[in-house]
Amino acid sequence: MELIETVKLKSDSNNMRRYSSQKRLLFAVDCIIFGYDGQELKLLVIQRSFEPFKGKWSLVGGFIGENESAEGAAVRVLKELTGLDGLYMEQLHTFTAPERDTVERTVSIAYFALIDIQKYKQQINEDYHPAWFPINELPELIFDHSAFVELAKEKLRYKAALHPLLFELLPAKFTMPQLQSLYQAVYNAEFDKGNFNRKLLSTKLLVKLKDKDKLNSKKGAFYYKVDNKKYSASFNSFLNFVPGNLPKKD
Amino acid sequence: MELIETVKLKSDSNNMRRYSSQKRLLFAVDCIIFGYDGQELKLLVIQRSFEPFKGKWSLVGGFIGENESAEGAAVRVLKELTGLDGLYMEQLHTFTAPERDTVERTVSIAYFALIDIQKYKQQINEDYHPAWFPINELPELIFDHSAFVELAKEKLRYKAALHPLLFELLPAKFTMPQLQSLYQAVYNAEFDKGNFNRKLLSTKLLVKLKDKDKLNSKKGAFYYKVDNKKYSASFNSFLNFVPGNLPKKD
DNA sequence: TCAAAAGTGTTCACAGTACACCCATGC
DNA sequence: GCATGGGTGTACTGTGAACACTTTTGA
Repeated sequence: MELIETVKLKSDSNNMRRYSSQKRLLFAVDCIIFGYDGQELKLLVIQRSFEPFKGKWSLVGGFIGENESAEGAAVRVLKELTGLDGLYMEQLHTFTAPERDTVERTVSIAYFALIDIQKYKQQINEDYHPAWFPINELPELIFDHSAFVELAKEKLRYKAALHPLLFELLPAKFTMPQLQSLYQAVYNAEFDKGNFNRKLLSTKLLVKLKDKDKLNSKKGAFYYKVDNKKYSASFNSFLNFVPGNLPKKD
Repeated sequence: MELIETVKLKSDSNNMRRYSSQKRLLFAVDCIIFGYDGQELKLLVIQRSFEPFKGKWSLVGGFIGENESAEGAAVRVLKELTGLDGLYMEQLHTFTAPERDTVERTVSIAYFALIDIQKYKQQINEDYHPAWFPINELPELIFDHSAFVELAKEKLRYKAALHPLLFELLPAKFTMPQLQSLYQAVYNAEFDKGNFNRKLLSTKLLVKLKDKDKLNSKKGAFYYKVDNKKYSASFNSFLNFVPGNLPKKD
């Protein structure tokens, strides 16, 4: 509906900057939003209510504004959709293939975000026609968004093996069986409960609370919460070893 | 010297795409190039021969062309500078802060590359006034390029702990002491040679050759090369455990 | 023969794994 | 009291760390 001005990338006289473009170029962010409902790992997508591709599923995205960074735009887009601030979010990858957007050339900076579904449900913006899909039963997405999601899944698994990332998907209080079930959903694998408990508790990152969740079993399972003081300190030395506690030279 | 056209980001009528920008925007790549000379880990930078910031050190970069992806632009820029194709290269991060470039708004997609310095020396393009600096004695770089380098160093250390990345910095034939010295340079740490040898050989990625390097010691050290058949296969299961060899569910 | 660097062997502590067992509770 | 899921104990295995030791060779 709006004008799209012709964009020209800078063309310079010096050697290094001699490449220019006469093509229009759009500059967008897209968010891969993961959530966990206690059973499955899910992805939040929206349904386009306009042409082209009306009715198709898509990641939430938006264009980057004047005086706004990509991070700023991603935070804004997430806030508009979920009503939530301060979500875990990180830049995933920038997609630049000239023909990736079939309508016109668009560069997309992709972010992935982790959400506690409980919190989210209270503030959802229905304007976007959002829906959660189990991560293994995703619908077709527009453009190359499915590739974004695949990369995001990979990165989530990769990082969660080394850093205490998955707590972002859980409520403030959670039980060990819930935590284990989340890890199992993410890695599509089963873990031994004894070993899982010891491994997670050995990080010293969890604080045992006095009350129990009695909904999911007769005996009830103790709630835990994350020790926020230790959270940032141990972010880089969580499970597997990652450089940071190396023997220093000299 | 060339015209810079006003760029307007798309402004749309629908909810998701209502943000627009009236600002000019440039779209560039910058390369963080690491090399190893047998002693130290080094960074390749160029000296600007034109204003603004003439004489200042900078990463090699360039603008992204019409019908060119960012990867394509990065490959092209690397080729122009080093004469080399097929270098190890990966996207690092995209920098988008509105004020990061003090001249005009520029988005930079940063790539990091690994080079065997021997190969490079034969084909260097002196037009750029390139220079290698030891990684711990870097000069001041223009704009936010120093932050790029810091992030790249972090990522190099992170990935090299898990993947067989550092071989890209060595010649095709290398000795275990050389390899160890490289790891020590990257992590600024000292490793026990016995444990180092066993650890690296346990990856089954190295093939022992029949000849020795006699330049660096009286006894001489056997050369090894990378088993290329196994290289790609083991890229994700090199040293530390990274998801991929998990117990499967069902 | 001695120094220097390559390469091997040995011991120990600890982390990961498999699996058996006990516990608390609702029905 | 018994089935169900939470939680603990234990024995075995493999890996990583520390460090002593042997080998080769040039000077």
